[in-house]
Amino acid sequence: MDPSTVSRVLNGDATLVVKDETRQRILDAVEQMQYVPNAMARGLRRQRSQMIGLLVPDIANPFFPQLILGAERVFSEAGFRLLLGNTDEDAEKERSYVELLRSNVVEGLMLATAFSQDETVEELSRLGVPFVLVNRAHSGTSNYVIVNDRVATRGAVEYLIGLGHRRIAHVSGPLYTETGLSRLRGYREGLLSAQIEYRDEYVVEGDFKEASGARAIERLWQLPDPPTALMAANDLTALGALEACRRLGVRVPEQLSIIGFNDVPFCGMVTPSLTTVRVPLLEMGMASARRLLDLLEGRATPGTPIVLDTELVVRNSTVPPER
Amino acid sequence: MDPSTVSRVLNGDATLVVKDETRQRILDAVEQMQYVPNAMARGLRRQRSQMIGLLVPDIANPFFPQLILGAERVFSEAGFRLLLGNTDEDAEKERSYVELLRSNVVEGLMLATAFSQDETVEELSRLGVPFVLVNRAHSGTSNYVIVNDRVATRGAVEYLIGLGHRRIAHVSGPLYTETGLSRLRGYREGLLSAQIEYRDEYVVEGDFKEASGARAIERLWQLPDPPTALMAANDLTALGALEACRRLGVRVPEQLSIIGFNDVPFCGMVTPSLTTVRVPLLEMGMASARRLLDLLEGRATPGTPIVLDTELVVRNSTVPPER
DNA sequence: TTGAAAGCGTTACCAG
DNA sequence: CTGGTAACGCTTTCAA
Repeated sequence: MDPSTVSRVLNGDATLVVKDETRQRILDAVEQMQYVPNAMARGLRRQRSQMIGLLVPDIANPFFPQLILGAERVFSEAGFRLLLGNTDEDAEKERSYVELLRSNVVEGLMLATAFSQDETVEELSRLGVPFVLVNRAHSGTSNYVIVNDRVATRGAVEYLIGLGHRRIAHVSGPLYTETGLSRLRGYREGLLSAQIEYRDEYVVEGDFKEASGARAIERLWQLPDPPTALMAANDLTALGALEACRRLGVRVPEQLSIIGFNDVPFCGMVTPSLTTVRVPLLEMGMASARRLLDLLEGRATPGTPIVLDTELVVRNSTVPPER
Repeated sequence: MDPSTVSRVLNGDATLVVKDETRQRILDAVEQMQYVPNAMARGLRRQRSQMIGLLVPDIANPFFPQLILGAERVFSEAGFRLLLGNTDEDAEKERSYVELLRSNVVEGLMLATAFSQDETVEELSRLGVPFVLVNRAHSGTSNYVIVNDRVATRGAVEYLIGLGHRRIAHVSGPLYTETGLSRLRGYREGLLSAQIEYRDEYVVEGDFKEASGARAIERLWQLPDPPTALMAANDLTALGALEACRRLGVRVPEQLSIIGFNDVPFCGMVTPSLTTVRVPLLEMGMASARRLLDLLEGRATPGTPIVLDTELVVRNSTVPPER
């Protein structure tokens, strides 16, 4: 009944070198006194915390819950706990969460913060610690999970063109993010593929938030020849645009077709329901978690980023142009 | 430069008994070698993990992100980290998260799981550990944060009556939850206050999910004299009802007024936008977190539950009955 | 004002 | 097969 023996029993030592009777006696005692090992002591000894940190810029953004759900599922399956950090896109908070890694609170980090400084990524790389980027490409690592934003956006724009649209506008994401840039590129490629001239005044830089969609509509609708379709950088932006249209009396989709990106849960619920590019959020969370686990367990990884497939979900916000 | 001295400096020992020069020397060294204390060792020594666990049944449910946001805000402010657990309403998972407390991974638990077994609450009480219930009353503790479901529901029903409705139906929550029961009581009280007879066939037991709203509509619309208004137990249920109405060709609000509960983010975005009872989700998360911190820090608590105010948000899903 | 030493609760190694 | 013991990295008490 020495502590070391108890430890052996409780950890199901691979080389089952414990006599059955002793084992049973210990198990009984454990049961009887409701003994649960102290995780900090165990962690200290083993140098493992069995926790991973997941950083998101804003949990309330409908993009993230699904992602978190997927990650949690994979991690809890693997015996890891999830420490959730909301960074509010604040560099300071982000730093404080990176400290978690240095202080051994977590064994790895999952960053779903598109706005986070390159600095953070570089520090993580320098430290040589396990981390994975979600929905964000970065040249400093191959551990990220994304969709092909460029191709998906291009496909969506081509769909609009197929409907007969020629005057297609774009509210972009922030152009200092890979995601924002890639989607802008896809938009341009889409136009190009149909020999449609790129017009500067049809592109409004946004920030993935609702307000920027509204702002874009206000701007675009003052143009002498406003667009007949809008490719938004994401659903939130598309939603903001939709609301602005309602406010300004612009009929959607008759006067303006709108496409979003991500297919967050509300897309099917607004009126008109939103045509959008579906991003497999749950899968993205799971794939990221798996990659991180591979890193953690020292398993060989493909050494290449994971690129998930998207799908254009056609709903009611897109129709052929009126004229 | 003994570890103990370093510890003193780093912990800003209240009785600042460290010579300035030594302090500076240590600070410099810490800076230079990027030293970060090991949290598990510290935790083991101090018997504190500075972490709290937050259990939710389903992060993807729009009710929770705001709640989590509020909690995270308060906790991180107080130097606590948030461990997030998704229980999937699975008793087994719930148990496993309770173990976190026994193994000293977390210092306290915040339970936002309406479906969780009483058993869990009782065990927690028995263990005498700090925990708080969110959006759920329980006789075994005074540490919970709720809204007055009964009164709020009653108010919403009275609003419908004020519009002229007499045939008012209710899709309830699960009747084995306090929340579900209280709202049903509120519904009955509302009818009573206007001398409207309670009709069994107007009440459909649901489970707070979309499908139960749809089921209710299907059932109610077969009645010889269908209701002119529906008080749903929550927004998700109301949404399910709304969709079923669309499917069955029931015009909302003309033929059927609908009221939800919670005011989750999508309420203003559906068509027609949903009249609902606003629950201050962010505040609920923050209040729960604060109460848990009080418990943790051994501060005196009021010893009474916290009841937050609701507000009826009138939108476009409610109008006077057609006839 | 600082150093030395004990101990937090485990696990892992070495004896027996 | 099992018991003793050291060590994980820190904080805290006691002594100097």
